[in-house]
Amino acid sequence: MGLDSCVLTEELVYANITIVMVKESVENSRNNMIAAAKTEFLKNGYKGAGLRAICKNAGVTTGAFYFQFENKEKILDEILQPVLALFNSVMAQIYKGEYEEEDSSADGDERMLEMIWTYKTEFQILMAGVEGTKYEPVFRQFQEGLKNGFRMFFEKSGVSEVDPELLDVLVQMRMESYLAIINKEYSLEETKRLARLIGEYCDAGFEALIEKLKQNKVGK
Amino acid sequence: MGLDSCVLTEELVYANITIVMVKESVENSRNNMIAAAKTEFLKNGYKGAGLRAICKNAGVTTGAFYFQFENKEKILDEILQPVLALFNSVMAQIYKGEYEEEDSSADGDERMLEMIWTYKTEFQILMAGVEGTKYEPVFRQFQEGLKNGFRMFFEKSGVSEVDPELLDVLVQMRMESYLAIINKEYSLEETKRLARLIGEYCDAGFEALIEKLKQNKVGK
Amino acid sequence: MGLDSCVLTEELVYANITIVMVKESVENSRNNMIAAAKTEFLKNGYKGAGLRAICKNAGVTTGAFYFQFENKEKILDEILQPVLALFNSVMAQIYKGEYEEEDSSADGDERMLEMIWTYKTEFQILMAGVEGTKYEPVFRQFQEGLKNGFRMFFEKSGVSEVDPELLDVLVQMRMESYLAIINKEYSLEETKRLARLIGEYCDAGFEALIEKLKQNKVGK
Amino acid sequence: MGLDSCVLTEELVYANITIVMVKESVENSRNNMIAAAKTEFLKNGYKGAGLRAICKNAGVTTGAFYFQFENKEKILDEILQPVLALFNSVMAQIYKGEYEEEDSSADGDERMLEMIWTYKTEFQILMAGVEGTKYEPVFRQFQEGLKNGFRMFFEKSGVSEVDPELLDVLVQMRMESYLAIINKEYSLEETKRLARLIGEYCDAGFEALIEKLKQNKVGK
DNA sequence: AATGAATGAGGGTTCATTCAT
DNA sequence: TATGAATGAACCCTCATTCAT
Repeated sequence: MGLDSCVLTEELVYANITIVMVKESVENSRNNMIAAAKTEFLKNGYKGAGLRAICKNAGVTTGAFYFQFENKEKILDEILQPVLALFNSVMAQIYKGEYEEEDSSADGDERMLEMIWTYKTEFQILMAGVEGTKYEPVFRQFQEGLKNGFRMFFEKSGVSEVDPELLDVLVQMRMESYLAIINKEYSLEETKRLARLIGEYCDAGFEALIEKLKQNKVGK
Repeated sequence: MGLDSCVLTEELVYANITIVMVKESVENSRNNMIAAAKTEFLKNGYKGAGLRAICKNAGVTTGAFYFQFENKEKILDEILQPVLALFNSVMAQIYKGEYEEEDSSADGDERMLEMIWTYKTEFQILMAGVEGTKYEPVFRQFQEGLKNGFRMFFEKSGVSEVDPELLDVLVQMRMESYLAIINKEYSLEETKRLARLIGEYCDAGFEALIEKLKQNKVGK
Repeated sequence: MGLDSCVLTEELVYANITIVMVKESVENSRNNMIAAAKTEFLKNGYKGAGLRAICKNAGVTTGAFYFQFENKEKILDEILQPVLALFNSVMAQIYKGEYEEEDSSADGDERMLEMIWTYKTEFQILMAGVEGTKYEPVFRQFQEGLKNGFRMFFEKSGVSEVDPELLDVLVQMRMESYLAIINKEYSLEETKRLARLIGEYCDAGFEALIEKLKQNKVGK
Repeated sequence: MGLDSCVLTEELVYANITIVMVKESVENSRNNMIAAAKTEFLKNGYKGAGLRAICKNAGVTTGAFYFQFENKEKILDEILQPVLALFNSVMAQIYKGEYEEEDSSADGDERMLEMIWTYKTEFQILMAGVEGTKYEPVFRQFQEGLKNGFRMFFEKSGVSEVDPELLDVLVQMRMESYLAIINKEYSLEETKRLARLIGEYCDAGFEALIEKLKQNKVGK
């Protein structure tokens, strides 16, 4: 191990740095595209999004886009699919738990919220920007999941056969609440505080509805 | 007054009939366009709506469209502006009244609902299909109106200085509830029944929040 | 029938002229496109043909193209389909007749040639410019038709079970001969004279082959 | 010559091996590209060929391609030029000989065929895939060569001043026959057998034409 | 009052080619 | 030598809009 090997090592290090830099710059342009795509999808939805706009904001040409992604749909996949599985699993967990345990409602809500907050943009795109794509049914699945959870909650409280149209409205309100909470550029702490208040609002609403619906049945 | 004038009169009558018929057919094609545009805006939003589709469904050519309307935006105007004033005035009325009178909340809600139900399509377009148009701020105005109403309600109940972010979320939930209720293809009666339930839900939520927020203040 | 009706008639005539002129100019631009497309398809084949080039040579914009034709494929249809049926029927006629009657070979050839000469461009496009389109099988059908005719001719002459590979070569030579004859910018008369010579060449060739193939069989 | 030089020698040997291997792998990738290009040019013609497809099938990147070849045209050169001279010389030889010797026609045909069979792909590309390239005139040169040969043959047989248009057609048929024969995936033996049959066909045709053309002259 | 033809910018996408490493 | 990323012009096609009639 003389001087020679030292020099060699340094050279290798230099080369290594270079390689890392190249990789980083490559990753950068790819990430720039993804970031720009997120912004564009958020602003104009999938169909309304323009590839040229995405590329311009990412500082590349359209050719570069098609080197990184097969087509417009694939960059939406790249954005959404990593969180889709997570969303589904969390949702499944929550609404299974909600039925079985007593106090898990708020708990489930909190987990849900943390996830949504972490993947804020993805959630927003999924909720409002995927019309006409294969993700449109995913949106519906979300609704169905929540709806099931709500129905179980009613049944557990002694109200069976709730009007499905009522459930639809409640579900859409709740989803909108998530969206509205997320739209504020809050820290996770602030977000949670806000969500707890909304949770209180909804819980009280549920209880009132349960009371009312029980009476209706008796009255008939 | 000879034979000539008689003939002339008859000709005029004929002409008149023709003119009326022409006017009717004109009104028809114009109305067809508006109807088709409503459907298209509802399905695809303003930006996603295609002029070709509108004209095809109205049974006219694009030339006919541009004779009746200056451009795509103007037919949106024609659809929305007649009800915009109404929406605003009703909203203003409601939330002024709400502050002054005691039991007007349910009352205001009902008036609101009737109006929305009557101008269902217009409301739906306004709520979900005007991204990227000059009506996007109008949507915000609505929110502000409701927000003011909500704030007053809180203040009247002894909670001053409510977190505006909380108000935003509540407002958006409420607007979404209107939209969700309207989306069901219900009769006015059924719509009202559904709205009353949601009203119950929201009222209870409000009361719970008021209670909670009062405590918080005391606690501080 | 006074002067009035006369004037009226003249006005109608003027109007008529105008309408005719408009229609002609419209027909013109449409025909220009078709003519330009023929040239372009001939030069570069269907796949290699550029819509911009076609439009430029037709003196219109791409939008005009898509007003007249649904897409690139449809203008190829417009060019080829009118003669396809004719080609097929003539070919069917020829090769049915060839088998039945004695002296119809030259007769059939002549009819074939007249047709091909009349629809020169279409034939050229069909023979050499439809790779990758739905017309590729048509080309094969042509070959099969000729091949069948040739096989029957051999059989009629006492040579059964001719090597299909030999037939393929003969067929392709004959098709190429048609193409080559057509490529000369000849009058129909000159074309026919040239074709008669080629016919003589081919007939003699056939006879020689028949002789040879008969010997081969005997020899075995 | 001490130990040092020994080591050095060994190092050189190692280095040599490495260099050879590198060269081989280089030759390999280069040859892969050429092979892939042949396939691609054959399937889609020069203009229709995709550089991406060539590189993919050669297992290299586009960068590697442009290190080896200046551009798309140059790899076509690499494929065609080595055989172009051969083609031309053989053709020249044949049709010079044909004029001088008696029985060289079949002989020349056979040499021609062997060459074409050996350089099958190159010939096919040259005949059917070079539209729009600088090789299009080469194709014409071939034709001119054959044409000259044919003219001489006619003259030798006592028919002078043959219609050049007739010659064109005969030439194109003969070239097509070569192409058609080659297209069959035959062994050289089978190929020759097929070619002999076609030769018989053409020879008889020629004789018939000579007879006919002589009469015509007499008739005049 | 309406037609039907045309415009030209922009849509997503592919192409041969370049270039830093 | 070769890679992998990027370029930018051109591809076919759609759009809102215009205009002569």
